[in-house]
Amino acid sequence: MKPENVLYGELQEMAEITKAMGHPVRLYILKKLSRLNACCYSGDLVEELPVGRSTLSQHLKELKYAGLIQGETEPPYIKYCLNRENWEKARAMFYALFDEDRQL
Amino acid sequence: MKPENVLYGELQEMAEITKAMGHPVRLYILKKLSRLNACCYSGDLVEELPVGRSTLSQHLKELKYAGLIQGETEPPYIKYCLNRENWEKARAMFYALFDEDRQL
DNA sequence: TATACATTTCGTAATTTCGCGAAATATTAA
DNA sequence: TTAATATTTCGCGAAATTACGAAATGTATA
Repeated sequence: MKPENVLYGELQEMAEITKAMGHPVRLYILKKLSRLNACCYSGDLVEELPVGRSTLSQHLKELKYAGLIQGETEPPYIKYCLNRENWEKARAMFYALFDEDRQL
Repeated sequence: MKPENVLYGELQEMAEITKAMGHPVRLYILKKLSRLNACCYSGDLVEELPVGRSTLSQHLKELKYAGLIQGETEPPYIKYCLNRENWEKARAMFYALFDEDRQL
């Protein structure tokens, strides 16, 4: 594989997901949502975390963009849950990385 | 726990590690080094990756700073390997996150 | 000692991230 | 329709990230 192409594909995809996870606020949200059948509302989070509403909204947006969570309208709230399908994909990528030394 | 303190401790630590992993070049390096007994030299990497020497050096520095790799002088080279102890710690953190929904 | 080689540090520029408050949007209730 | 509530988007500044080439560092060899 030529050097120019080494960083595309799965590696690029994993980097985007990892980057989206690389902030304490976003990890907090993911940790909370990863519990079985968990979900949350922006309003809950803003009371648990030391950030303003607009900042929190940005973090949620990033997690959504990375495909790790999804929001479902439940007026007057928006209910956030994990995107389980992508979460499993992410899990598989991390497991593969961390188990690299066991795949011989 | 007060909102101000929620993001400290383990969450903060995991965010730093995750951030260090969130770049395709650094993931490439980690993936390579995570194979059993693997190690590499900056010179090898610079030929496999589409980045300059100084850029690569910065990425190695970040991985070192995050504790994920370590460099050992082996003149005239520097041999890089995983820091296995911290790598296991990182593995444990990711496994805990991804298995949150199975810990009931 | 002088030279060669591998790697890092420095200085710089372009871009992205992070956080905030104000304003906008969307939906329900009066 | 108007007011109230939940959330997002906008606009901004400060700080961090990414990348590069040039210069510096450190070590072995001639």
